Amino acid sequence: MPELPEVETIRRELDEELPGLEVKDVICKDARLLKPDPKVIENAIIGERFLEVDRRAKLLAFRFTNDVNLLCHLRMSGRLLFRDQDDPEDTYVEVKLKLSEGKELRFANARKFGYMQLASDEEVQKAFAKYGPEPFDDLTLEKFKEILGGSRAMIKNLLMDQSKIAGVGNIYANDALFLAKIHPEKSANSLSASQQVSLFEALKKVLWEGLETKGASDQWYRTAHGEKGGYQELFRVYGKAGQPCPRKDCDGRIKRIKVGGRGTFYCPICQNK
DNA sequence: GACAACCTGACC
DNA sequence: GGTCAGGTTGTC
Repeated sequence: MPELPEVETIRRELDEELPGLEVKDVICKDARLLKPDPKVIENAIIGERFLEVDRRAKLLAFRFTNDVNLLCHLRMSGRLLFRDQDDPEDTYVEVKLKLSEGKELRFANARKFGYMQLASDEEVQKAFAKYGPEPFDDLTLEKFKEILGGSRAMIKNLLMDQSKIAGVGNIYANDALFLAKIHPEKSANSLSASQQVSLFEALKKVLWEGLETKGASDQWYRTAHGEKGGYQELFRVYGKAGQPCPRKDCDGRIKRIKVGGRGTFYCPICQNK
């Protein structure tokens, strides 16, 4: 589900709420979501207090004291909900961390692809180090050009390669390529200098809009307070197969193809190879 | 690069 | 019954 704007929205909200709260209990319905296993996690985090919530790419890290951390990846359908213990139950909750002050952190996961994993400080650093530059932090135009120039991969696949650029997923990749008028199957190193600049700006623009609107709630995604984001209202081409190209001066219709096994949407007229 | 796998739900 | 789904990882 969630890409950089969604995960960062959740991180910000949880980082407002969790620090200082203590883990009182761990309730787990499906042991597969807790790695290495629920017992080990219980032993490690019960009695610990949250220090802060970190993020790198789409991976969240809950930091505690004593070299204890909980990595959390939402994958396609994960939700992290900060709730009061008296709030109504949420659907698909597989793991619940009961916290002090009557609070709860609920990990819902319809498809059960997501996970929480115990990690030392060093393991967190290691996990974080696998990722490419963060678009809002250290991804400069110069660096972006270098990444594109060094790869013959199809540009859409490259944008979504977490080891090259952190946090970009299917929605924002599609929309950024549309804004930059670049065909998703064009090989990365064949972009002209001006296309590189357009794509760099388009990528920052869509990710920024995603953040501003607290993410895209196409289906599963909710903020940590259980609310929908707003970026789905701004989708340019994502999910819009058959609809007219949003550019007023273009007669194209949005086409859906598969690129790297993922649904890919583009305008065959204004996005050239 | 293509494809399958992980697992379940939503939609046609 | 079939197809699709915001992601990642491993195999050919």
